[in-house]
Amino acid sequence: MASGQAGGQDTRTRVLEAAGQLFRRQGYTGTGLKQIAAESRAPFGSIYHFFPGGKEQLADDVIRVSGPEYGQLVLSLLNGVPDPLEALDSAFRMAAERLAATDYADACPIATIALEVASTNETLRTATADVFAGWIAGATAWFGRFVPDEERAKTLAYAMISMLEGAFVLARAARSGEPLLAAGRSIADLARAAMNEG
Amino acid sequence: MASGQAGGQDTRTRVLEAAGQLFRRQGYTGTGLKQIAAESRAPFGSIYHFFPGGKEQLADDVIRVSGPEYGQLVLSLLNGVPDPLEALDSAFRMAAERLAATDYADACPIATIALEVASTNETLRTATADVFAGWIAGATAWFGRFVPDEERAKTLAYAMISMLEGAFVLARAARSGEPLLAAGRSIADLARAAMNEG
DNA sequence: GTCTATAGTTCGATAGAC
DNA sequence: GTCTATCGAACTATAGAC
Repeated sequence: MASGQAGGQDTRTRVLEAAGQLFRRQGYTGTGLKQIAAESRAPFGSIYHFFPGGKEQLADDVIRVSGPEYGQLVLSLLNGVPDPLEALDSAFRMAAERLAATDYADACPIATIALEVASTNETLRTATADVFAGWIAGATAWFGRFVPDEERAKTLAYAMISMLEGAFVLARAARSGEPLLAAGRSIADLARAAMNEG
Repeated sequence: MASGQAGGQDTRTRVLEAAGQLFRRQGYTGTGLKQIAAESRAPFGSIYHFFPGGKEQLADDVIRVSGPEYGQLVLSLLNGVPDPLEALDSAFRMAAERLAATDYADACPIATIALEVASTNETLRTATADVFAGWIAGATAWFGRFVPDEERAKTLAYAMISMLEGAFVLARAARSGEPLLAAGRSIADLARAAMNEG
C-alpha cells in the first residue's frame, strides 16, 4: 500500500501536518512549499513525490483531512458535557483557551484558506465547501437531539458554526478571548429559546 | 494639500479602490502590486509615490478606509428600517443578495486580510483590530437604543458581527446565501429575546 | 524513493530618465 | 510627479544524480 507505513510519523504525514499548521496560521498563498519542506524536515522533492499535483493537491488533502478532524473535535467537546447549554458554553470557552494558549494562532484550520480561495480556485473552494457541509450536518444532528424540529436544528447549526468562525476572526485580530465567550453565551441563549419553545 | 484634488478619481484613489477590491477577493498575500497597478490603470511607480511604505502601507490605508466605510454601510442598512427586528433580518438578506450579485466575491472587505496577517504582521493586525473595535462600538450603540442593559447590547453586537463574518465564510465557500439568511433569523431571535426580557 | 540543483516565473522594491 | 527598466529574492515546478 502506498502510505500504509507502520509506526508513527512517515514523511507524508509530517508534510501534511506541517502544511496544515502553516496554512492555518499564514494562509495558503502566504505559505511556501520551501517553508513546508523545512518545517516538516522533509526534502523539497518529497513533497512532489507524495503530492504530484503540487501545492494545490497538498492543500486539498490538508483541507479534507484536518477539516473533518476539527469537526469531530468540536462534537466531542459538545458530547463531553451532559447538559447541552452548558456544553455549548464550555466548548466556546475551551476554544478561547486554546486560542490564547497558542498565541492566537490556532483557530479554524481551514477558514483562512476558504476566504483566500473562494474566488480564485474552484478545486480548493469545493474542498472547503464540502468540509463546511459536513460540519453543518454533524451540528444539525447534535442539535436535533434536543430540538425536535429539523429546520430549527439546522438554523442553530448554522448559527453555531457561523458564530464560531466569525468570533475566531475577531479574536485573532484583537488577541482576545472575549468574542468567543460572547459567542458561547449567545448560541446557548439561542438553543435555550429553541428548547423552551419547541 | 497632498490628495485634496478636486473632481472624482485621482490616481491615489484609483489605487486604493483597486487594492481594496483585490484584497477583498484574493487576500493580501494573494494580490501583487503589479496586479493592483494594472487594475487601477496606474503606473507601477505611482504606488510607491503615494504609498512610500509599499504594500504594507497600502494595505493599512485600505483597511482603515474601507473598514469604517463598510461599518457605516451596515449601520445605514439597519437604520433604514424602523422595526429593529425587521432591520436585522433585512440587513442580512441584503448582504446575501449583494454577495450573490457579485458572484460571491464581495463579502467583508477586511476579513480575509485579518486572518492572513493575524499571526504574521503586527501593523496590519492592529489595523484590523481597530476597525473591528469600531464596529463593535457602533453596533453596541445601535442595540443600546432597544436594549437598555449595556452588557446585553455589547453581547448582541458581538453576536451580530461574529455571525455576519462567519456566515460570509460559509456563504462564499458554498456559493449560497443560506448561511446569511440563517444568521439573520438567529440574530433577530437573539435581539427579540433581549428586548422582551430587558 | 531520496535528495539536490536549477529552470522559469513572479514577487516587492528601487533607480533614474523624462 | 510620471513612468520604465531592472534588481535581488522569493516562488512553483521539474530534471536528474544517487
